[in-house]
Amino acid sequence: MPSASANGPLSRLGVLLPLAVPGPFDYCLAPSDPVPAPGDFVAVPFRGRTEAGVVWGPGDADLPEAKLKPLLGRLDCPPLSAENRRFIEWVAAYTLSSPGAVLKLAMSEPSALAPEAGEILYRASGVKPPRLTPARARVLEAAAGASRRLGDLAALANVGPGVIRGLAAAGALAAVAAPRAAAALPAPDADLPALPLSDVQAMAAAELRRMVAAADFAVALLEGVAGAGKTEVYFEAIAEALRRGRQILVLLPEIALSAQWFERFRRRFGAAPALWHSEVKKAARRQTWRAVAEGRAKVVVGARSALFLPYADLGLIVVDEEHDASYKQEEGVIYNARDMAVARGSLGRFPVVLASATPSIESLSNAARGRYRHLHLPNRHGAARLPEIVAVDLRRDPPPRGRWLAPKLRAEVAAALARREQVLLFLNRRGYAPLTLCGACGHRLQCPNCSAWLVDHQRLGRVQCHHCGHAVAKPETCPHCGAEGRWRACGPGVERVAEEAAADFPEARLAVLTSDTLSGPAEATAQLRAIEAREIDLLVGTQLVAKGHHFPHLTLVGVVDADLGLNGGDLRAGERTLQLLTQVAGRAGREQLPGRVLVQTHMPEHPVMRALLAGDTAKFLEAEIADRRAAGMPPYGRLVALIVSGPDPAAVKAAALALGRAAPSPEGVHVFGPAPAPLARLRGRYRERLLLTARPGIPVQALVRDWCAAVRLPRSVRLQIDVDPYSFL
DNA sequence: AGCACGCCGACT
DNA sequence: GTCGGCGTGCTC
Repeated sequence: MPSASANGPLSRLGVLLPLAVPGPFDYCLAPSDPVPAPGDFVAVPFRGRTEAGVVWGPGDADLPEAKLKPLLGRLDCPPLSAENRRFIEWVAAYTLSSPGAVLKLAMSEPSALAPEAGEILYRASGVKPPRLTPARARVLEAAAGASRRLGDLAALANVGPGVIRGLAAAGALAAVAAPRAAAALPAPDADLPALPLSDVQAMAAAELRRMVAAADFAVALLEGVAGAGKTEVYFEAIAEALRRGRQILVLLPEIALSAQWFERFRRRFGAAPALWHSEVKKAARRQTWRAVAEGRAKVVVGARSALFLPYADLGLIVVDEEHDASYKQEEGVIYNARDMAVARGSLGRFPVVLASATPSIESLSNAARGRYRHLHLPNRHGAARLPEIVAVDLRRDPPPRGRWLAPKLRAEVAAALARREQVLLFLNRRGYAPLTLCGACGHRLQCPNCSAWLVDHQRLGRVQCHHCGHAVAKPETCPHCGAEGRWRACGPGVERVAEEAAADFPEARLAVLTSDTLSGPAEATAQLRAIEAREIDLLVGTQLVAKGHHFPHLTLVGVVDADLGLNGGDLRAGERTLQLLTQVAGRAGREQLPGRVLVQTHMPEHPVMRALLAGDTAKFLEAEIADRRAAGMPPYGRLVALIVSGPDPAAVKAAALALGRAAPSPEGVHVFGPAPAPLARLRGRYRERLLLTARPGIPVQALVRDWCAAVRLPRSVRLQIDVDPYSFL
């Protein structure tokens, strides 16, 4: 064992704190102190307070000894492994953020750093209470044999907590402090019978099992249309990793709404996985964090933040719906969880499975270049066939003024409802109307903090901003001209489409499914159950309904406005619109009945619409890939976006211009901008954007780091760096 | 990231 | 004469 000597290298340690500061801070050790090892969680004094951090390295020898404060001690918590620490360093370097900011993602539940507090157990002491009521007698009987928790005892004796406290105060119950028993986690069983797999599924599953067995880094792109059975295939990879005793992480988008996924998991493995997302409560977070660190939690299912849990022995990551934009974290440390998952697999030498019905161009390109294995499930499993997709040309067959369903769509909805089949009307726009203006003076309801309109949410009786959350009661009178009751709704949202559908089909049982109508996971599950149980005939929803839900009786999907995502200068607008519409179309006809999709569009000749209607995504993607290659856009070039923001527009503009003047210009690198960001004002901050493009192979991180270091920005201005931005311009 | 220090306008 | 605005700098 090394011992700390007064002048030896171990008398000083670098401790990384979960803060956005450049690097670790040094602390000294008293000669008698035990020497913590790298990765140990420790308590240190920092700015007059005690903070938790992680021993990161030997410390910086240049810093004078006199400045160092003594490390307070090791925390009772499994250390952060070298693999996890390397991942944190890697993500920080890649995203151009500080390691401390990334460590903060890993230390997201500070209460987990100490073991759970003990609990009080009660046992009958043998002392007779002064008055023995029937309730007291029941309690004493229940507490005669064993020590029990207050809640358990109360339930067992069918009394309130007061009775037990009273007995304890009277001395009839002895209170004993006991360490809380670690909640036994139900272990998923890899060897329960799996659903029968088709030949194609079985081959793909065998390949994934081989990759897991090889226990080395490899990426598989598992592609298959909605209903082709991707989940069952990657379940076999999970089973293989379980048999080998490794931990498994499954990333899902919209995790709070994935009840059907959990049901399938429980059927296959006989136990629930550990859950990790923003809505998981504190106590469960603490338990899961520790169970993951101790290696007891074998399967973790979570949102992107689950990537930073302190896994003891991670052996497989599955990224389901890998193309999904919600994997992109847009604030703080800006990262794409799918890409970081691949990096995590590379560092940990284990396989990563990317699954999607509509893979991203990046992943397809990696597969085409032989970097990823491409596993294809071409058909729907069982009897289900792919739906027929038909365009409704809104130029020739428009709905009546002020309405949104074209006559043709309305007729088909009526026919499907008459056949007692389920119908989905899809519109990716929340609320009643995206814009509300005064019929007297033309004043538009605008967000005070953002350059965005306030969206009318009639069901909530208020207008709200979808960017900052600002919400106010809808005013009676126009704040500009005082006219009363003259508001005019412009354009449709799901609420407005639902209103029209309710008027057109009064006998249909209608439900609106958006993030606004669902209060939480429990209600989401209930709604999905009601749809499955055919208690709903007509469903109106946003993209929420597109993600992975299986509606067995749904045969007709009407896309109210297919053109919605195609405007704006987004690099991925076409790709993303096609992915979304393909996913929505995939909701139709997943069992015996054939599905049909009507797509309302003003531009049926647009390449995205043609690809969707012909069911030929591949050709569209080939053309898109060729365009990207020609333009040097990702994945044939690198992008880094710089967003300068602050409350004073002049200061922001000046800072952005200063950055623009200092822009690097080596061969193969271009900097565009500054220009006002797509949301020129957000949460009260003005935003300017610069975009760097670089040929592949150019080390953009070093370039951007040097660039930003050369420009001194005033404190009121913030600079965010988005490596591999999703939206362009 | 926080949090204190520090230097210029409206209040008792 | 103070209270407080947020610009600047440091935290081992």
